[in-house]
Amino acid sequence: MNTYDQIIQLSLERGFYFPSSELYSDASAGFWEYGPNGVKIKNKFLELWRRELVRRDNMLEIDGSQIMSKNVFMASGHLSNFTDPVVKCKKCLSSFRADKLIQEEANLEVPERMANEGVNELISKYGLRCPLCKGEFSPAERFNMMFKVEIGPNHDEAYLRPETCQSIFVDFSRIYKVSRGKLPLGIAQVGKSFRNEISPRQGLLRLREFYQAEIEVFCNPSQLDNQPRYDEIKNTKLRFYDQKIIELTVQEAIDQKILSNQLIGYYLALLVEFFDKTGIDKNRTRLRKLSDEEKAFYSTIAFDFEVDTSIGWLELVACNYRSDYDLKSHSTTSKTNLEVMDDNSKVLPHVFELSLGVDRCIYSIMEHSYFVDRENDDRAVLKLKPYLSPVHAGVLPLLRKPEFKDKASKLLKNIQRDFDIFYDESGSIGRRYRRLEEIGTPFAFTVDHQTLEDETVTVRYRDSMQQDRIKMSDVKSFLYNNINDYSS
RNA sequence: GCGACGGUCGUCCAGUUUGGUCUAGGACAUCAGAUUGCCAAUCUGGUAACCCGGGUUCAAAUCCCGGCCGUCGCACCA
Repeated sequence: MNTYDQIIQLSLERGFYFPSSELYSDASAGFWEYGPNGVKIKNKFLELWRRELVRRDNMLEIDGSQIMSKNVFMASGHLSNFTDPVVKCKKCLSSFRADKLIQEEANLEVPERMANEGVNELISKYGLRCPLCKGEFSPAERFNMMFKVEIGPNHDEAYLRPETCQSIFVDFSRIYKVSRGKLPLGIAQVGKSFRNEISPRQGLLRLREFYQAEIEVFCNPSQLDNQPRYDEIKNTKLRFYDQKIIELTVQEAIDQKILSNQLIGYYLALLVEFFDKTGIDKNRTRLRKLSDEEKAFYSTIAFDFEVDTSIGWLELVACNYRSDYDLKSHSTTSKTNLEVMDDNSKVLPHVFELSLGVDRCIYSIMEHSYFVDRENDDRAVLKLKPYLSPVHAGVLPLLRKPEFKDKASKLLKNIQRDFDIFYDESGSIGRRYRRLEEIGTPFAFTVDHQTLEDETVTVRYRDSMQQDRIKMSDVKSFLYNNINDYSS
């Protein structure tokens, strides 16, 4: 069994995540739910993201609507760029992207957003037939990747957002004013986005409803090489991929023109330093510059932060320099001036974004943390960072006798409001340790015979399986010190 | 969306070829009890499943049709 299957199995067995609506047979693909352990690791991951990016750089966090008006997506370009013309073969029912089909079969450059009528014309003009069975095509239809919703009794047209960042752009002007912002300014948001994928696959890796944690950095395009606190990160090493991996400091990458300015370098460095603390193996990550064909329609410079997994390289974060694409088009569509004052001059800010796929990160962290200990009965251990572990510690009475249970529940009561603690008195002590380490619990406190004499407990460490004794009264500070240890 | 293959306790698998003995079996996990008392021990007992809908048949986990889901390939992937 490969690692991907092991993680799926662990997730199902231990309640990290599982398919949505699975009780019913009409449940469709691409929707998954986080169970109790999954929610805990997700929340802790997002707290780490806030710590290492949002708070570190004094960003502002908002929480926008998931349903947004049609005009938002007219302006953003999603209504025209997010729909593909599709034709179906009447005979074998295969469907094709019409623009690609015409391009290949008739050797014509066809714009993606060509109207259906244009597509139909070209198909009949060149007498195109199904490449698989030579059948005739039905008229072109649009496949829109956005979920359309209707609002109120008049069925007003609106959409579920396909990326969280549109509310950041739409809200930018107000946020900038009310928070007395200064460029460069990061605005962050965590939330659900929705895309009607044609064929979602592979659990958390390709979903129709998924979490994004996005950061939009608004900046003055004339100040990109005047980045505050640049010195903090100029020697941070980044791993670039172009045929092979090249490790360079931010400054070296700028000198070699791989990065075009300090601002991009600064935020890529923050991102990389953040991922260092997630437990994802740095040596299995890379920054890949996207070619013009791969880039999103709004992007002028694009890097993907990717991680190597058992099923190949996976894109975790899309880093796009969106220039003034969004603010300009929202400004035009809404007929509102979105310029702001910076250094006594009016400027329409440019945007650099770090768009992170939360669900993929959770999967990657689990996979990179999964460890089978060949020297100890092949025990399965999730070597999560203590601050990301769903359960911080176990509290275990060695024996199921009243005097042990009393001490244990006293300890539990003392710490369970500050930490995620699992109390377990069933089964042998070894079995209980194994259950805890399988979900990544870094510490276990065992109430044993000696506890009754001197009020100390055993601390057992997940990775080394070693044990120490500490005073019961010191357990809380032990946890504060060890759970909050972010030095990697 | 197309094609191939698959879907049975929480998990993994047997049973489907050749319909009946399947009142669906095992392993691991889980629960209760006994025993032990610091690393998945042992014993006893329990809970727990044929993806959904329709059809063929005296009889369907097994055969047929449709749907859903999964894996892989093609296509798609802001």
